[in-house]
Amino acid sequence: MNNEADNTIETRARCECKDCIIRALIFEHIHSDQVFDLCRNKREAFYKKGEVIVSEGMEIHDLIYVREGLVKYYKQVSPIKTQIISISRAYEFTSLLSIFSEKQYIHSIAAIEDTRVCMITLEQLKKMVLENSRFALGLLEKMSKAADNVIQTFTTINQKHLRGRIAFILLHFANEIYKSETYNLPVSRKEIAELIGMTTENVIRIMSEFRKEKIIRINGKQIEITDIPRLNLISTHG
Amino acid sequence: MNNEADNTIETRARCECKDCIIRALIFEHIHSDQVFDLCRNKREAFYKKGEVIVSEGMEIHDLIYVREGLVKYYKQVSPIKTQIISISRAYEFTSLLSIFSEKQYIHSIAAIEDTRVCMITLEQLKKMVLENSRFALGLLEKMSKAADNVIQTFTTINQKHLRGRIAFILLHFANEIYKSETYNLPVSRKEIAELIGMTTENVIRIMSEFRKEKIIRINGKQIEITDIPRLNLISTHG
DNA sequence: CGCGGCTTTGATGTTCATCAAGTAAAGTGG
DNA sequence: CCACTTTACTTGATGAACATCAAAGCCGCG
Repeated sequence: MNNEADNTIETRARCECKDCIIRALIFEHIHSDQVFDLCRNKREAFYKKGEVIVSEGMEIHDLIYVREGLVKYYKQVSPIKTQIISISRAYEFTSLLSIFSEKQYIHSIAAIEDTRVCMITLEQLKKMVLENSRFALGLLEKMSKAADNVIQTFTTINQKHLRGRIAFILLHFANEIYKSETYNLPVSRKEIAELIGMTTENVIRIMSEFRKEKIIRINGKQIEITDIPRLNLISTHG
Repeated sequence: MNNEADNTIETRARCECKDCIIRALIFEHIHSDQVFDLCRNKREAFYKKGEVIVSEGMEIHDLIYVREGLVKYYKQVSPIKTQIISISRAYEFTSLLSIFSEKQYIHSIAAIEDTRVCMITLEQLKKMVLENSRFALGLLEKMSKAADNVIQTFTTINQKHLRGRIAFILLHFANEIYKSETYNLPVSRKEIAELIGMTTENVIRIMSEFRKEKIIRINGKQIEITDIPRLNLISTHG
């Protein structure tokens, strides 16, 4: 980062990978020349809210990581039913989930907010793993964490009644995603239903109940949680 | 494996790790001297059916892999409710699940059949990762697969009604675990309930229904699936 | 401006958990 | 080895939780 040949420094100054916050997480153990390599080979892409990034069944060519925005991982479980596996934001590595074990995607990914992603090919990624075992260890940690999160969320939600699920997910958006008790829901009521395993009608019904009980305020997509303790209680108890 | 010094060969002949079938899976990319290392440092343990191997909250010191038997991963989700995350047999690496991301176990592991496990410390494992990046890549693949399996099973079961869940799990034991349509259930009715998210009473009720409909025969713990096509239909449809 | 998708509310029916109660099996201590 | 306790299994009846159906208002978009 200091005592390198000038031309290199200059080249790298133009490489945004060097300082990409993502690097600090997954790529913390990367060598300088690997960063350079990465920078030349990575591709960037932008997706508008609603656009599909990858579809179930497509061949996995790349590691796709979210630099900015919000995406959903989902699966068509029947002709009429979709299951959302996870909603994840930048710096989370849900995208690590099956890229090392499957040839084709077993779920789809779509942007639910405007999203910028970077992609590096699996060959490149594997090359980096083979060349740098500290990087490999970092990947193991990230993948472990990502899987734990998904499994943890599943088991938590499964235990709860519908009111508890809604409470949980509203708090999840407030605490984990937006860090604020006021936010614009990035997903439709239908998508919430697909995420926590219930019907759209009941999502709406229960959100209305919460509104009537003065726990939240609703204005279309905008949610304001006015009684956090109460909502916490409903989430943990039920 | 051939052109090594005699003493080494002799030493290794006494090392069962060398030929442990596990090695062929997770440890396929391991160097000979790493095997020797592994062999000296690994510990073996035996657990009788019902014994707890690790408890939620304990510090994670080791990678524990099942050499023989059957174990369940489970979580106490409330004072009165247990959720079984996964039932896994030898050569499956469910044990990889959170060892790289957590300090303490977030679920417990117990033997549901007599089980023999090997343990190597996390330090040793990490050392092996750092020394041998092909091994690291192997671990990434195994962990990815293990996580996929759990998540896949969860989403599959969640979609189904109770009859479908029972059908699914009975077929799962037949196809994946025992490779036979006749087998002794290693788990109680209660544990099946904890695995597929329903009450014990309904597990029994529906198994009785299947018996009356001549889809299975039941004799205590022994199950014989007599109408596989029918059971498949119930599993996939409902 | 009209069509399709999203949202909302109410009424109805199904699925499933809970409760109750009894039998069988399996472990426990004298 | 037998009385005793506990744990697993089983069936039926009831009610609660939830999905489904139906109908209508809303909004964005071609």
